[in-house]
Amino acid sequence: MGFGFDVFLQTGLLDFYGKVGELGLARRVFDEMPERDVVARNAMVAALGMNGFLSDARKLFDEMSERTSSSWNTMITCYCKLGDVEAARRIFDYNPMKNVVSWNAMIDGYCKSNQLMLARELFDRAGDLKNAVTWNTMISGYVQYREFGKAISTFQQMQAENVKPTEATMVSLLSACAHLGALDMGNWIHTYIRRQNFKIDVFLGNALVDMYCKCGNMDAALDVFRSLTKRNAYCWSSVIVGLAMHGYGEEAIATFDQMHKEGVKPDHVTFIGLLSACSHSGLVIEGRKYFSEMFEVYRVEPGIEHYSCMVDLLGRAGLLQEALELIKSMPVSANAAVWGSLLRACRIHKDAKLSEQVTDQLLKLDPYDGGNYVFLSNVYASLNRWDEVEICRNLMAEKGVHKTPGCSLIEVDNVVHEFMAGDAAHPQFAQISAFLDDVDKKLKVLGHVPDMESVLHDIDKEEKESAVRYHSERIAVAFGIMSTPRGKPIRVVKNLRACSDCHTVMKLMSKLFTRDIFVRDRNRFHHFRDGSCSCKDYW
DNA sequence: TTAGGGTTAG
Repeated sequence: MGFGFDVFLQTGLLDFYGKVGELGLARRVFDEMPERDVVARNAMVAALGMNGFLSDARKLFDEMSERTSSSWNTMITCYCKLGDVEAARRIFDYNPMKNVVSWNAMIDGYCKSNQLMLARELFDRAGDLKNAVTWNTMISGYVQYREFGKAISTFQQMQAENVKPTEATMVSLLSACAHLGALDMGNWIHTYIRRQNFKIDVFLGNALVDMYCKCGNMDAALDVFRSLTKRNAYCWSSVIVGLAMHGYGEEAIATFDQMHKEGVKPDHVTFIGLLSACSHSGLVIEGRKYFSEMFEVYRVEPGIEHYSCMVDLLGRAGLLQEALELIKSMPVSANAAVWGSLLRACRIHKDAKLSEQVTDQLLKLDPYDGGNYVFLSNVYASLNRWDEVEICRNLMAEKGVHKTPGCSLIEVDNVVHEFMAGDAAHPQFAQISAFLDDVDKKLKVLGHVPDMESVLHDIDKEEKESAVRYHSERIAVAFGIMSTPRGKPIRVVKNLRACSDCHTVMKLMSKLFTRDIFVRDRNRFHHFRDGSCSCKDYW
C-alpha cells in the first residue's frame, strides 16, 4: 500500500510543478520515481508539452507501451496550446480512444486559433456526444471573437437540447451582455444564477460585477462586489474601471486604496482604470502620483495606454506643455491615439499653435500603418486637404482596412437592436426618421444650431446636417424613446466616441422627453438628465 | 493522482 501511495503523491507533485512552470522540478520528481505508471507518464507528457518542450513530450508519448485516452488528449491540447492546430487535428483523427474530451480540446483549439468555422463544423459533427463543456467551449469561442449574438443563440440552442448550463456558461453569457449593454438579459441571468444555486466564485462574481458596470447599473455592481467572499485583481479592476467609466473619480481612488490595504496586487488593467478615473474627474495631482507609483511601488511597467491616459489627464486640465513633454519622454514612440488625445486637448483649450505642431506629428506617422489611416484622414479633412484624404482612403481600400462604422446597440423587450450610422436597414426606419425630423424642428425652436465639426466629409452643409442627425446613437435613442414606456431609462452602447453635436442633442432630448438617457461610448458613460450630462461636458 | 470549458483592458 505504502508504495502505491508514494506514486500517487509523487504524480500529484509532478503535475503541480508542471502546471506552475517548474519543469526542472517536475523532471526531477519523474526521474526519481521508483515506478512510473501510465498516469505518471501522462502527467510528464503534459508538463513537457505545456512548458514548450513539444518534441520531448512527443518522444515520451511515442515510447509509451500503454496509453489511456488522457495520453492522446494531452497531446491534442499541447499541440493546440503551442499553435500547431493541424498537428493536433492529425492526432485527433488518428486517436483510437477518442472521447468527448478529445472533441472539446479540438474545438477549443480551433476557437483559440481564430478558426471559428472549423470549430463550429466539429461542434455540429459531435452530435449527441456533446456535453456542457462542449457547449461552453463554443459559446466562449463566439464571445472571444465578439460574435455575441451567436453566443446567445448557441446558449438558446443548448437550452432547447436540455443540456444543463454551468457556471462557465454564465460567465461567457454575462461577458456578452456586458459588451452589448444588455441589462435586461444580464438581470435575467443573475436571477437564473440564484435560482440554480450556482457558486459565485471570482470568475462568476467578476462577470456579474463587470456586466452591471458596463450596463450602467453601478449600484448593483457594488452590491455584488461587496458580497464576494474572495476577490482577485480582476474583480477589483472591474469595479475601478466601472467607477472610472461612470465618472466617479474619488470612489475609484478609494477603491484602489482599499485594494492595496487588502493586499491584492494591481495589474496593468487596474492602472488603466485608475488613471482614466483621475482623467475623467480632473484629478491631476492624484493621477501624477499614481502614474509615478505604478512602477516604483507596484512594479507594473507603464504601457502606451497608461501614457495615453496621462496625456489625456494633463491635456484636459490645460497642462498642454506637460503633456507634450510626457510624450517626448515615452520609451516607445507615440501612436495616433496618444497624439489624438493631445489634439483633442488643444481643441478644448483652443491652442492653435500647438494644435498645428501636433497635427504635424500626426502627419509624420506612417500612413501605411493600419491604425493611422482613419485618424490621418480625419486630420487632413479638418484641414480641407481633400487630396490627402483621398490618398488615405485609397490606401485603406488597397490594404483592405475599413473605417470602423459608427454602431449603436439598444435592448428593447429582450432583443438587442443594432443601428449603423446613416443606416436605413431597420424595419421601423421610416418612423424613426420622421420622429428625428420632428425632434430636429423642436430643437431648432429651442435655439439649437447643429455643430458640424465632427462630420468630416467633403459635402455641403445640408448633407452634413443630415449625416449628423443620423449618427447611430441618435437613431438608437430615438428608437428607444419611441418603443419603450414613458419614464423608462434609455440605455445605448456606442462603439466610438460620441460626437459633440450628438452630445448636445442628447442633453436636450433628455429634457424634452423627461427621460434618463445613458450612452456608453468607447470612453465612458454619459448620463443625460434634465438637460445636462454626468460628464459635465468634459470627455 | 493524468485529459476539456470561464473574468478585467485593447
